[in-house]
Amino acid sequence: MNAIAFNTFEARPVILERQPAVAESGVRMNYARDEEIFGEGEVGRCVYKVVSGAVRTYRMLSDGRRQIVEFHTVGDVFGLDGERCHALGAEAVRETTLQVMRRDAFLHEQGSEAAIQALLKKFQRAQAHMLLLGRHTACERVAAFLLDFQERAGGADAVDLPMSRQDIADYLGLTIETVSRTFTQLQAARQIDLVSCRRVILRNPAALARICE
Amino acid sequence: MNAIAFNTFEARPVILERQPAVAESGVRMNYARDEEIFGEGEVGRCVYKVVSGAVRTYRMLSDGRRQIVEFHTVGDVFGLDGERCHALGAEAVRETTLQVMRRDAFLHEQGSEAAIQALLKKFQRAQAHMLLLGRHTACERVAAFLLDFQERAGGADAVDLPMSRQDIADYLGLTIETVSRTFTQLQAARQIDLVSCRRVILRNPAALARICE
DNA sequence: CGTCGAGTTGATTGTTTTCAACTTTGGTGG
DNA sequence: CCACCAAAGTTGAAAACAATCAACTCGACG
Repeated sequence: MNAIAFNTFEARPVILERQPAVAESGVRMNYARDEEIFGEGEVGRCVYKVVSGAVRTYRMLSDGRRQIVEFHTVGDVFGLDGERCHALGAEAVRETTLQVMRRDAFLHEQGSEAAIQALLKKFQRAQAHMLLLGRHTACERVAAFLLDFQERAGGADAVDLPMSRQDIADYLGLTIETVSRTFTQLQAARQIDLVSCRRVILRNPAALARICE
Repeated sequence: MNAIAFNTFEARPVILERQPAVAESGVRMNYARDEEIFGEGEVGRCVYKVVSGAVRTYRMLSDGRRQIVEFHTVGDVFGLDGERCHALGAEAVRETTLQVMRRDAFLHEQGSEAAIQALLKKFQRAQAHMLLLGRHTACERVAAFLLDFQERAGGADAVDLPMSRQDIADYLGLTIETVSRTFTQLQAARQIDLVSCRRVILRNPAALARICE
């Protein structure tokens, strides 16, 4: 319902202004792989909820390094970074459907309680990611990453990663080569199986959890 | 006003329960250097605002590594981590006075707007710290750290650091030796002056900013 | 079947950690 | 006031880890 295809960013706010500011409603929008949802520094009045697919929020550094701040999967809310402008950029990791709400509608009309809970959750996730980046080895980071996505996928041992090695590297603060090598190591240690480069089977989640401590 | 000395943690909730849940009010409490404000996993119903001094929030890993998540200086609010329990521990970096409020009073009665703004700010700080830890050299981290504390101190070139080298190391995800070496390097490069190990003069803040990009 | 992009593997380099010794600082008591 | 002591900080040398540069493989797609 309300699935609106669009191409240019400029069209979006106009469409949204016409929408009723009802609690759980909002427009649904579809994004292609690598399509920009909003840019860094862009003025944003919207909050997004992932209906299907996956989204990365990131920050570019002047020398070209990219830090992926968070991956958002089904059910996650994003777009609350920055007060009037988005501090982060957001792109679809693959084909993605989002539910878009006006930001003030989300923060106030929907009840501040929900907004506070959403913010607390995001804050805690940011802290968890910070702890991961702090002083952990490549192996610990990759293991934690895999367990995170296993949990998001409902706990099954087969995990489908929607993102590329480069995305993973930029999320974990490593290089693509180090991520690749670590996957290979974990496979050699019989803790994972790489069915394909996007599909991982966790053969020994307990051992992975032990790596993360 | 309301300055209550205390020694045991057990006494605190009792005292607080008797306090009126008024907006900007709250009990003031004093803490000695290294004194625990709340522990990791502890049930907490309070939110804290720094009146004077400095606080570190941290998380211990099973192998003894410690990640300092944030330093809180005058005016900062902390204690919102975790929903019922504190996800982080908090300790006074030095002699510190805090204003303590009941958490629900802060989140609701004071107006959800203030709580949302506080949470957004904390969220954004957490993200900034994450970016710093992601893929930055020791030099970039230390430079960013110094500029952060210069800004907190009001922008003067002389910065007094309330915390030890170990605190800085655990905040930046480095070892104490690397932090020390980096300070020495920056001094050799004439970008800082180490008057004493806790007192730094930024001789060339612009150069430091350039290091951070 | 060939091409292009993504991913893997190898060799080397560079940075940070580790381990160890040394120096400075701050507090205490003679 | 000085000497002593413990804690904090600095410096050095060696080792470990991840980054870089480069070659190679794999897989999707025309």
